[in-house]
Amino acid sequence: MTMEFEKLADILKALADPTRLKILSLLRIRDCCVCELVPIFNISQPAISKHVSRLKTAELVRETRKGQWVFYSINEKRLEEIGYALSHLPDLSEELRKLEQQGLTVTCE
Amino acid sequence: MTMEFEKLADILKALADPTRLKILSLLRIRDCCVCELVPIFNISQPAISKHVSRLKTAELVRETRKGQWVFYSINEKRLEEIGYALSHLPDLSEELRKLEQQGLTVTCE
DNA sequence: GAACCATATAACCATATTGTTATTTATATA
DNA sequence: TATATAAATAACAATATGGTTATATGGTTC
Repeated sequence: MTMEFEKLADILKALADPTRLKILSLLRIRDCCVCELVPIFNISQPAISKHVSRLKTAELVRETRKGQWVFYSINEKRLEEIGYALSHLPDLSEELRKLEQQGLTVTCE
Repeated sequence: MTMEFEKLADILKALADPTRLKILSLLRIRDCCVCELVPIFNISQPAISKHVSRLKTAELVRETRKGQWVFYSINEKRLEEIGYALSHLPDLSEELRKLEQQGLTVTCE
């Protein structure tokens, strides 16, 4: 199954930040709560909170409340989906065929 | 080999746009020049030019001038690298160990 | 050389992103 | 109930992104 460009771009945007990539790396080792992540980074608690929220919206992580803490876990399946989607982008042969029919293709040599 | 978070994030940012993903899909079928890409999208020639330039900076495409045209081709290797990097993010066990030593880990239940 | 076509760059604008501090909400505990 | 801690949200600022139109650059052809 191919993934729509807009949807794939949205998930890639969620991934495309060094802080969020580092958070995912940490979650790959074990689930963490926000207060554990904060001292690892040089940014504020609300900044971390917004980053994990962004990851959650993209379904790259899941949250579980445990008492006063909210633990985040990685969604490995979602990450695999991205790798798959990148190697199976939608087939646009039709677009190029239309271009040819309109005489807009460039042939040289 | 793992990829630095900043570098990986930069390449993912180059990928994280529906127009650029669609351009990559088209290039997967065959090399295209800018003037072929323009009529496929609803945006101006300079906009397309900037998108391919962004992809080139991230080494996701390569350019070859042929007469007055500049043909762009996909760099499949780079795309494979991204998939690999996502499944082999840097190991941050050390960071979590430091956290433990500082008594900042949260244990509940 | 002049005119033409393809592409890149410049200057600009609207919106998105990523951080901040202050405050609110949720839960645990004295 | 009052207080403390964890996390989320609000309001804001600086910068990045993605588009525009106008112009410059590179190459071809008359």
